[in-house]
Amino acid sequence: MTDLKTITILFRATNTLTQEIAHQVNELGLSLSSFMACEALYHKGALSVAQLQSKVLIASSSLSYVIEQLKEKGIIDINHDEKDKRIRLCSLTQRGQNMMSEVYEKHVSAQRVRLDRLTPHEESLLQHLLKKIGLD
Amino acid sequence: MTDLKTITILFRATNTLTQEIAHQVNELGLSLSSFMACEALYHKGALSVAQLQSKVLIASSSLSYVIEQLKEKGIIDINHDEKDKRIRLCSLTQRGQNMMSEVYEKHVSAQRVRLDRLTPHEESLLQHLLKKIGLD
DNA sequence: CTATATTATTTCGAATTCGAAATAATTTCA
DNA sequence: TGAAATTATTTCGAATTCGAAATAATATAG
Repeated sequence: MTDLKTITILFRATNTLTQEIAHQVNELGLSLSSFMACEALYHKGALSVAQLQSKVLIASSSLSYVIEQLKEKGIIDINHDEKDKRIRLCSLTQRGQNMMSEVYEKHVSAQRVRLDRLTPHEESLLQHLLKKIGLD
Repeated sequence: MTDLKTITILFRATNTLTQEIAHQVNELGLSLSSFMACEALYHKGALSVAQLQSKVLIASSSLSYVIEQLKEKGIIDINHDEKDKRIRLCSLTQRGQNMMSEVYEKHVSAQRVRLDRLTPHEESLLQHLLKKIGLD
C-alpha cells in the first residue's frame, strides 16, 4: 500500500465513537476528557495528575483545567502526597463514585453494541493491529 | 469480550498518529484541521464548505474559522457558486498548490513508516475492521 | 552540604472547537 | 404564486485545548 487511506478510516472511526461518547457524557454535564478522568479514577482509585495524564489524552496544562472543573463540581477530591509534596492525588468523592456506578455500565453497554459487530477473534485482532501502528 | 479495552487502544493509536501529524504540520504554521482541509482540496479540487466538512472532522462553525485562517494566509480562495448562491467553493491558490506539492509526499512517507509495520494483508484487514465499528 | 538538574504541576494568553441562533438562498407544495 | 420548510454557511459567546514559561519540591553530583 502507498496511500494514507488507513489513516483516514482510522480517524473516521475514532471520530464517530468520540462524538457518540461525548454526546452521552455531555448529558451528565461532563466533557469527554472529564469523563475519561473519572473513568480512570473509578477503576484505579487515587491517581496523581501525571498518572491521570497517561489515561486522559490531553496536555498537562489542559488536565489542570479539567481537574479544576471536576473539583468544582464536587466529583473529585485532591490531596497532596505526604512523601512527595509536588504530587497531587486525585480521587473520586462519594458523589463521584455514585455518579460513576450509576452511569458506567450503561456507558459500557452502549459502546459494546458497536464493538459487538466484531467477533471476539476479530476484536482481539483489531487490538493487535492497532497496537502495532500506535506504539511510539 | 465485555470491556472497552478496544476503544482505549483505538483512542491511543489515533492520538499517537494525530500528535505526530499535528506536530509536523504545525511547523508549516498550520493546524491539523487546516492541513486536512488543504489535503482534501489538493486531491479533490474545489469543494463547498459542506463537502469540506465531510473530510475535516470538525463542526461547521469550526470549519468557518479554519477557512478564514487559510484565506488570510493566502492558501485558499473562496468563490461563490453561480448556480446556488448559498454555496461557497473553496480551492487552493497557486501558493497553496505549491505548498502542498512540496510537502505532501514527505507527509505520506512519514506516515507510511508507521503503516508499513503492517503487511498489506494486515493493513486491509485493519481497514475492514475499523469500517465495521465506525459506520453509523 | 550546596548548586544544578530533574520532576510534578499550574498559570497564562492565544488558538481551536463547540453548539445554538442568525442569515440568506433555495426548494416544496398547497 | 408565495408561505413554510429545508439547506448552506456564518456569527457569537463560551468551553476546551495548547505550548511555553513559571513555580515549587525533590534528586543528584560535585
